[in-house]
Amino acid sequence: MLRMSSLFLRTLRDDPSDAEVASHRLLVRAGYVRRIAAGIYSWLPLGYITLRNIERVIREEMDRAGFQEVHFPALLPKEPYEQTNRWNEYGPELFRLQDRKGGEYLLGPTHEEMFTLMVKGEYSSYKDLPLSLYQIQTKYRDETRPRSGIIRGREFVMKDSYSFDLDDAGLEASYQKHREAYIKTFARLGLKYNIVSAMAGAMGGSKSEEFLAPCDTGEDTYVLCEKCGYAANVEAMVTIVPPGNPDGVPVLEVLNTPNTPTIDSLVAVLNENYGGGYTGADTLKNVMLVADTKAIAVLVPGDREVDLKRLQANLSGVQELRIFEEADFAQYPGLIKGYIGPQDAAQSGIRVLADPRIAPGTSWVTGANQRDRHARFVVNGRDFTPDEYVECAEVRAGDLCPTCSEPIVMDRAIEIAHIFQLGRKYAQALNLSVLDQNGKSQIVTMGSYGIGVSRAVAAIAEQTHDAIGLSWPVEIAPAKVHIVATGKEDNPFNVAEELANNLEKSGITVLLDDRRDASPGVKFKDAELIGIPVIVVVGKALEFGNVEVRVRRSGEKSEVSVADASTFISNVLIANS
RNA sequence: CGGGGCGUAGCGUAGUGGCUAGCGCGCCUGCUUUGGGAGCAGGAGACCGGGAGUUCGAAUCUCCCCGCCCCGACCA
Repeated sequence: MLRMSSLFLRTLRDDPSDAEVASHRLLVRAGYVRRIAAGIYSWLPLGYITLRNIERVIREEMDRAGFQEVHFPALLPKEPYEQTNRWNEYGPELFRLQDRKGGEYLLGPTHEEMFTLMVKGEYSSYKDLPLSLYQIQTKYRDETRPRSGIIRGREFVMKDSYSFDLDDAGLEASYQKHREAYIKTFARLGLKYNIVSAMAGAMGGSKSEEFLAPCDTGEDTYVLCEKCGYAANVEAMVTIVPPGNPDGVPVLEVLNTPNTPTIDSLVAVLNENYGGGYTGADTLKNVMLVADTKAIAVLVPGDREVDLKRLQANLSGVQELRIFEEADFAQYPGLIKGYIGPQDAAQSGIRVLADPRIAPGTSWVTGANQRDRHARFVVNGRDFTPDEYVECAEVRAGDLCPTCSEPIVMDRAIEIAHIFQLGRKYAQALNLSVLDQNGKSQIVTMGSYGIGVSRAVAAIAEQTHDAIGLSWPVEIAPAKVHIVATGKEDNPFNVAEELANNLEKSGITVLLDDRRDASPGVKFKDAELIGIPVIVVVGKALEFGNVEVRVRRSGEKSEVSVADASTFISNVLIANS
């Protein structure tokens, strides 16, 4: 039993000045966490209990699925990470340090190497597979900008699992098993989420999905089709390719379009001088970028911007992308800013990437590569040919769903889990192989499955808080019942004490506010701020032999007799789980 | 790393060259109070982020450094 009289807790009346998002603000005010440095937090008793409750739920579901828990150090030697080249690839985000002898170490940002080597050390036969191992460990990433309190820290707790299989079918099965275990886990954690298709990203691998918990303060934007349920990270959103019909399109015509360096100014001139009905969507924007020192041209419809994140996510092997600057234009005198078209790209040797909307056979108005000139009836496949199609135009609410063609909506969310099929990248690099039925050596294929554990505390706080405080789901609340004793007589305190004991005996955890010196107002405010799901007030109603039972989330209040209180409360808890 | 904001007691803050750095919350003592962040009285707590400088005099002005927050870039 937790007692307010002795609990290591000081709630704050004012919002801390360095906290912006609700989860951060409330977790600090309610005395769950304290900031130590940017993106680094300490957990106080209430917060630590909550964090461990989340760990417990995750652990139970992982174990139930047959995965086995192991534990690795956070402090790791660099050698395995050199073998996979991540000592270099991970860049400045990796916390690196030296021991007294000058040996180089890192604080693990993720543990693929360790898991792979652990399995390699023990197993060497296909008969040992499939295998899934997991750990719950503190991870370290020197984020360029930690933000939003607990949501993006430099030190955080993560559950990561890895599956090991002989072949693709096995990997798919392990992947589905994890996916199902995650669905059960998040249901128990009381999180609302969407499973969206995602990019495998720099980790390599193929299939990848994210579990995104919708909330305004989330960092990820995703699209959702309310009709068919299609959901995708904006980076992974697939565009419907429009039909192209080049038949009957007149030959390319160069137009005189003075002072039209922008799409808006171009559309105005087109409508004035060259027939009406033109919109930005009829024009083709030729955006010049530099991809790792090489100039590239990117084609998108004139009414859309290039989404650099999407482009980068869909371009393999490009580390750095930036837009053209004056100095870059100076190196390509053939490129006239505001009047660029893809027609001459082949001879200039610049690689041309096109958004799928710029489909073969479609006809566009675009730059004529001469100052104050544009060209119309520019047909893809006839007048220019992109080197490659890549998803790169910005995604908008109302764009059409790739599976059912209904308009999609967009929302923000916190990424609470990411699962993907890693494939053989790490097994290959570290030579994890087993003998198959024919005695032949086979590289193992792996899956990787992470849950942000400390982040889940914040995500749940974000989704469940209200104007007056936190409001935890029953399963993870630091206690299930918060009993407030009021008044100056001994009686309410004795009754509260007895009720608390009864509940604890039946396995219901209690936070008892047994402070004799705090006013009722203070106790109520604290209870609401702390956010335990059921608040029981032992005070005035005792006159009639009753206590008051309040449901934190709904605000619903009932009076029940002291004798019936335990039973009533456990029913309320069940009803609210 | 670019842009913006900020650093004064545990928390929130006032104080733009001049007495002993002010207030609220919290904390301690006493009395009163006990159903919505109580009242009165007394008290403790601040190398004003750090360093250097300007000045008779610096929380306040100048320079450098450090740290924190927000937007962007970045981010299994």
